[in-house]
Amino acid sequence: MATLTTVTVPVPRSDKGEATRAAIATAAQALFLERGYDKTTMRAVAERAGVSLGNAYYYFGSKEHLIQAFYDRIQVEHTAAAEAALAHETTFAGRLRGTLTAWVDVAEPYHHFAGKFFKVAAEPASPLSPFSPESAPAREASVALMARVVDGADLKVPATVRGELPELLWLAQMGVVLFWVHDSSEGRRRTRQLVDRAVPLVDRLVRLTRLPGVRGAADDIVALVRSLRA
Amino acid sequence: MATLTTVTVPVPRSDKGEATRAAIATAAQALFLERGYDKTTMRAVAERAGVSLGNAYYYFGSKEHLIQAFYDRIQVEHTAAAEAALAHETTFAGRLRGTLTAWVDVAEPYHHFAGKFFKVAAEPASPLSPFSPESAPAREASVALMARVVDGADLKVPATVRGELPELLWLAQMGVVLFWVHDSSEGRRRTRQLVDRAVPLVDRLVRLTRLPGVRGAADDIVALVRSLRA
DNA sequence: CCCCTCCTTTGAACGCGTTCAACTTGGTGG
DNA sequence: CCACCAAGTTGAACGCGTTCAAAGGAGGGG
Repeated sequence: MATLTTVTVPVPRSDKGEATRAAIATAAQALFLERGYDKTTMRAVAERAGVSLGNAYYYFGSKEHLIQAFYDRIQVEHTAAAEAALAHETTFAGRLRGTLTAWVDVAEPYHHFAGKFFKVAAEPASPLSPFSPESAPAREASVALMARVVDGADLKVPATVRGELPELLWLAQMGVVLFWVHDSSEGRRRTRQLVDRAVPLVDRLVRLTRLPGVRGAADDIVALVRSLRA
Repeated sequence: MATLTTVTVPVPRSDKGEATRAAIATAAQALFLERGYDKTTMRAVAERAGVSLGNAYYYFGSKEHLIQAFYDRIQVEHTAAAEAALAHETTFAGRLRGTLTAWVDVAEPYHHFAGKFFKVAAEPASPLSPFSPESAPAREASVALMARVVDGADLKVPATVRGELPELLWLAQMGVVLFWVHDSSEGRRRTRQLVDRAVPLVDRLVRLTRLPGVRGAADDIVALVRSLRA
């Protein structure tokens, strides 16, 4: 259940195992896309992968574990798509907007079962929680991407703020994801609108931190975030 | 599944039905508290309530629906507990802190299965989502509570900001809940710390909106929030 | 060539959420 | 008093996630 012990990772120990594992993951992703999460049964996944039901469980501890692959996949695709935007954007707002929009683009094919995604990810004990140790690699990659957004930009802000900015922007991105999950407009029109409208605002807020009166508050926010990370 | 049609509400149509429904809800809450959500079976709930399995489903569309009762319960208890704090707090910070701390107090007994709560609530299609129409009453009650926090306080801010403040504070409370769900410290020490540290900050930020340079940004935030509500 | 060990694979079996067709009950109009 | 109808109630049956004891291989010592 919700034990705190390290999860037994059913990682393959040989080439043969690796192939089987990959076959199962591939079958799962295909079926999830075709029918959605609920209508995809473990039996169907096993059958398409050409293995027995029990064997699927040898490699993936649960049906939910099959979702992790999407996580990683989106993360990788997002980084690639964002790079394209970052290559020709020099302003902070432009870079942030490009990066967030890239995410919306990349994630679109998965939106129809993103709710299930999210549901699973929301459970604190789940390895799929964005805050979990298991998600650390993907999370750090996302934070690193936000660091690139900041680094290549024309941004003049206090060092304290700048240091925490990537992580704060990642949090903002989680907010966008939250909105996106609930967004049923075609092509995620409303999420794109949110990004378009929120980015200039974030840009403005970040720059405001140079104001004497605001800077103190900003430093407090940074201190608070730091204290929470522990 | 995720239809957009109105959910058939299995509300009791007679006194007899009402009693049965209440018995089931009571049994479920007791069992959830005793054993947690996962280990409580629908069969056990039905048995304790003295009804058949199928009958439980006549009143509650799914096991998850049994959770809604907790939602309402916490909301009611929270309002009562917050009133106590609001009765003798006159500053905005004091009132906000008292209200948020009251929530942490009230919710504590349910923390050990709050993850399941949250998991269910996170799914957009779920009636338990805090953004769903079904949750509107509880949500509105919470926003109203925040309105009371603001109204009784010594707060001088632009009218635009003040108008949206209750809803924004409710959102902030959702943030606290998110943190709380992930908080495994004893007595939710860390969540309390978060409240204690974040409240003065919020207080300060809200008051900053009177600064000429900040006010414009604040108005934009308000406009953004308004545009998203649609 | 055999046996031992460890990884891998199997499918039957289990538990639980959920559905449903049939049955009971209680009240109402004739 | 009866027939009728809707509300309420029942438990068997179904589907699916998950578990597990047992069986297959594959390599390596003896």
